[in-house]
Amino acid sequence: MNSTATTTAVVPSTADRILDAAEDLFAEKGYSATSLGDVADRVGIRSPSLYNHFKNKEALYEAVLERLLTDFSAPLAELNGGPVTNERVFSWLETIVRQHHANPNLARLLQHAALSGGPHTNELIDRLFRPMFQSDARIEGGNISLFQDTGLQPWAVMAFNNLVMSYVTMAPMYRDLLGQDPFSEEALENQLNLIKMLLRAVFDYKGEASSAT
Amino acid sequence: MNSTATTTAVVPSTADRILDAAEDLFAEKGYSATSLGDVADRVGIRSPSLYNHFKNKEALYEAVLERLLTDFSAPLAELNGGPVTNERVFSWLETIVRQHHANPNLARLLQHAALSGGPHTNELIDRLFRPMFQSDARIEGGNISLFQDTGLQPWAVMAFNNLVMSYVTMAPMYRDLLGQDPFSEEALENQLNLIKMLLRAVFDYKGEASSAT
DNA sequence: TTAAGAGGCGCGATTATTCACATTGCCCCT
DNA sequence: AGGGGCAATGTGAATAATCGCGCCTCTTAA
Repeated sequence: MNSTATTTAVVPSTADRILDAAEDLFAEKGYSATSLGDVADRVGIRSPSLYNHFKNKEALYEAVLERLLTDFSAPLAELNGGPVTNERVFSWLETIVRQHHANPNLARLLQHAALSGGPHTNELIDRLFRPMFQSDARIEGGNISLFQDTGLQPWAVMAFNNLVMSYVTMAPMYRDLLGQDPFSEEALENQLNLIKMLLRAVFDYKGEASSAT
Repeated sequence: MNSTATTTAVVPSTADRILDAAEDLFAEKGYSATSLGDVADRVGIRSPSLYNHFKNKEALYEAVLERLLTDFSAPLAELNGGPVTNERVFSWLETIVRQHHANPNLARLLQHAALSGGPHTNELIDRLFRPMFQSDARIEGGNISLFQDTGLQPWAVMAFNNLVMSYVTMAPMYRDLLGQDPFSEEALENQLNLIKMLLRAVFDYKGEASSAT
């Protein structure tokens, strides 16, 4: 995915290796609990050398965010526009699941930001979620009878999104609880099936929409 | 909830006030990003005074966890045992939602633990989740046709649990995105309705269980 | 030769933790 | 009643570790 432009090489530049290490550490421990010493250790250099590539800790964090956001925005952008059919919702969800499965770090970073605030949290919200709730990109079509008249559509959208993200942020617990690597191919298929079944149940639901306290 | 045993008093002991402050801070920032100075400031004492009540930072964290776990275990324990009916699953979910709504700190603490590890994570898993998957307390009855033969039941249980917890851990984002206090009474009813609808859709689903890639 | 990049050194701030000390309220002995 | 002792609980000062960060030097490759 990230490669420098040298003739044949796929050897990543030092800046990219710093970004990789910082991304993992920020995602795991959060912004303030991550020390530049940790980052430098993982890259194999001393921490002052980091300043040859990034102005300071916050700039490094910004660069990590920027790379993640652009990586994640691209595949979703091409799903926007056009009519919102059930199939589009399915493929939108599948894309999101596969993206977070391929790189769990954005979900983790976002979870840290939601819990602790930290710098640039608002930007994260704006670029990841705000588009979901704007006119030409609403996912909730007019055909989900279950949530038709309840005012719950946006909450339902966030719920499905959370389903995907919490799978990633809770992955270590799944590993222990269910005795399976949550990032294996098999587990990915499991999660896809589960979410599609839930979505199908929502789409196909024909019952009433009240009672049962 | 926590009161000292003096005749009329409800004035909390210093230890309890330390626990309250530490719970909030650990839940917000995580274990390592929380400084004892922060805790002491919030209580209104100096940080060395904390050592009169708790052996060290980790013991304070343990005490916070212990209080949260006992508070949360009680209402759920009485739901265990007996046949697993649909209604029991509904009331189990409602109990969990209301508990996390009343005190969001356990969910936040758990999320930090899942992301960063930290001390006592395994104990958290064992006491909160392991009971869900043991013989006499399985929530997944024999009557959920949607997940009958897919081996997805435990994943589905965790998914619903995540739905509840991620609502709490993502609350700040909800506030910004949907322009509503996620912990208001109205929002609580919203979330209860949403989750019950999803659960009803799962219970009532009669369609096939494959296709639609 | 030159400039980018890595390392050594160190400053100032923050952290968890310890310690010596002051203050308070309570029990017991006279 | 009075006072000595004592445990509980607060404080400021001190310590060792760690952190972000700037400065300056040395290496290396074009």
